[in-house]
Amino acid sequence: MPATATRRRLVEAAFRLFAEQGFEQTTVDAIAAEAGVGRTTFFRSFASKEAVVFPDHGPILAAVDARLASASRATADVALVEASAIVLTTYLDEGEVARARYALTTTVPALRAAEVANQRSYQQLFRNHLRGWLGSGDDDLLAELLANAVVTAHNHVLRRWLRGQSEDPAGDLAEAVGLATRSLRPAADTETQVVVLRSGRDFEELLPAVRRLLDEG
Amino acid sequence: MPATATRRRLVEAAFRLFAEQGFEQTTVDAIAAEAGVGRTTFFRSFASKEAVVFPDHGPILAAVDARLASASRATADVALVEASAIVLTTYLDEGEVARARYALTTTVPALRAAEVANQRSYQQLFRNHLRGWLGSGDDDLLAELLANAVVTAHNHVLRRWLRGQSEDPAGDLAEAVGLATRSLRPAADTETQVVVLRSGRDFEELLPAVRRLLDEG
DNA sequence: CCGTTTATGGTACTCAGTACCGCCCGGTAA
DNA sequence: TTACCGGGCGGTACTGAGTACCATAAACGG
Repeated sequence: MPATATRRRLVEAAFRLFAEQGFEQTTVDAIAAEAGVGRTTFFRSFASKEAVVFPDHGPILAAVDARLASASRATADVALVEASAIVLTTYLDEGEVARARYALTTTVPALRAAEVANQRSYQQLFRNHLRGWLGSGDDDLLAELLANAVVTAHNHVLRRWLRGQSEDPAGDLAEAVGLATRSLRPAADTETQVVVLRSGRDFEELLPAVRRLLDEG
Repeated sequence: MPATATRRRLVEAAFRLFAEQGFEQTTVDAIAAEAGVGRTTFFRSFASKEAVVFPDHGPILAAVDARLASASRATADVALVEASAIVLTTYLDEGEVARARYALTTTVPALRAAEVANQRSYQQLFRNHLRGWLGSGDDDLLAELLANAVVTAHNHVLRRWLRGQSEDPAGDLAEAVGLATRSLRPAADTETQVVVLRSGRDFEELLPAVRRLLDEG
């Protein structure tokens, strides 16, 4: 069930009525009437009253899945950023609709629950691909942590933009995802990564310890 | 509304009927009748049909909150492990009831949604306390990431135990929470931390780059 | 032109959740 | 003992989401 004309009219009617009267005060009958269709048609297009608030969830999920599927372990870092950027830019393009949705999800408990369920499907998507990239070793806790971190970072940036606290959402996303995954991500065998942490000691003082640790690795 | 006798009987009746007929097939009327009370009394004890599956959510949440409130920045690490251990041991003590709940939440979508909503309340609890410990600096992304990581680690260990794949859940929890938070946790200013990542190059070859990065820091 | 999908609207039903009311029962004061 | 009162409980009635089913009409292929 792609974006047919009926679907679009139902979404517009729903957002209009939700803005006027609130979510709970608006019945499905009223939405269908506003869109000029029958109540049955509404439930043919949307599985629930909550689903009409997230009409593009399926397509976006598929796009993210496709982006992640086209990556390999070597290109995983970029894939994580770009896949989450797909979601972010979709919201950015929506503009006021995204802000209206934010107002609803922060107000109506049922919609907050639905949003969390949606985020869960993203998290599972990332986790599944990460499992493949990480070789599905003895433990998949790392994949779960990374997937969760990416989704959390994305949501954080998105919320900041929705509140008007971000001028460069795309840049913030790359930075946030990097922060979220940098420390958890194991370095590829052939690559070289240098992690710099602030230290109160002199570099020379640390050298023996660093050398010893690297030798053990 | 603490754990009155009526509440306990409702919970037992509900789990009995859910096991026999499934969640959707069991009406609230049937649960109330099985417990020997009226339908009204059920909704006086539980806000929804789903809530009866998580009867101890409120008390556990309060216990976790109390444990986190008794900690400071210096004792944050232990507090994170012990607070999540409160939740874990509660499930461990439940035994078969916890496994029955797991069977339900993995099967019934509505219950999965309710469980996710519960986990969200834990995550918010951890996040709020972490914000205080981290000094609520310029950005609270770190608190969110850490809170999410702790909850994810806990859920991972709990699920492994529920599936019978863990002999030492408490030990696994400490390890998992440590892994989840170690890399994200910022080093205190006066401390020195050395992060070792595998590298295909010789140490001597890396020295100039390391020195340059440290100087910049 | 006809048979067959396909989308739609309407009707009827189940059930969760809410509001309200009347009842009973234990405690308290006169 | 009687009168009063407050809290817990059961029953009734209602709204509204979601499902099942059926009839119809338009589109479509032969």
